[in-house]
Amino acid sequence: MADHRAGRGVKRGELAKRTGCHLETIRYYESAGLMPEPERTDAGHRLYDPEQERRLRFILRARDLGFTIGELREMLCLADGQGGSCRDIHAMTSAHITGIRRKISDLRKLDATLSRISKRCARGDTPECPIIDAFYGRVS
Amino acid sequence: MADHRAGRGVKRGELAKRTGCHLETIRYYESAGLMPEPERTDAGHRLYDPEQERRLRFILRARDLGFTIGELREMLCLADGQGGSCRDIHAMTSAHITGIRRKISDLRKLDATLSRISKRCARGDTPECPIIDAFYGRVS
DNA sequence: ATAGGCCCTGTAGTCGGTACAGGTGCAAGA
DNA sequence: TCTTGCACCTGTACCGACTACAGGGCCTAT
Repeated sequence: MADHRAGRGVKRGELAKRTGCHLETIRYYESAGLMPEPERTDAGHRLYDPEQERRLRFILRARDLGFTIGELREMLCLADGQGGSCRDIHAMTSAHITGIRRKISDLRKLDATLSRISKRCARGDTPECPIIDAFYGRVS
Repeated sequence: MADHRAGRGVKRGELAKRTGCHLETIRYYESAGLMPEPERTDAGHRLYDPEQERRLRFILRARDLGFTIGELREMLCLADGQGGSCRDIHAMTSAHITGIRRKISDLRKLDATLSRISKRCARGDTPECPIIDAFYGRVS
């Protein structure tokens, strides 16, 4: 083992494998300011310590929960203790939940409309179709 | 009126105003192959006839209903009578409805998870926050 | 010696638009 | 007649959240 720092962390590929994150996404999160610039081996390879692995898992979990990169940046800033309080985090989360509920409501309306339109369709062999007509506004 | 073709249609700005579509979006739909290349005035300005206006409304309605540009291209191809049947349209719409329902289901799970996590939060003044802890995986 | 594998960098492509720079033509007001 | 302003033209860059790939470097094993 040529590099004396190699014992101190894992490289990008290993981190990706451990977290299930795409290899390139880690580099993207670094450029996006979510992940810190990690230490490097003599060959210039990134070395991640357990704290950085936890941070990546945090990011992945929050992304899974639908937070945007911008929200994450803000949240990580608060989590890092840069002047934020538990109250602030709660406010962000509440706003996010509100957004999710609005999306659900929109999609339900979509579902209802499309289902209604689709039900009129006879699934015939002709090109004439009541769904198309509905999109053209020729029927309600 | 210098242009003898001007009576035959409306220009891009007018079409945008009529349909509520963003001016540039019309050009984008043309480049995306959804809208046909319209006639031009002598000055090179696009001129849309009523049929093209109907087509744009079709596109906007379908986009509103969550269809992607790719799906729309396919649907318009069928609507134009290029070998598709009513049955095909119905199949596409059904697939789309299925997708919407899956999205709704995903978002409901998100809502439940976030609401559960958020409820634990005391909204305190300290940086310590159970929401952050949950994201870090330190609690369920 | 060389082949393979991992890593590095920078850049381009995806989707569905939006925005803007720089240019043209046309009509109305001073 | 000049000029001001508007609508339109083209091409290109930007957004978010990645993903993919070209063209290298370095290390290990055979």
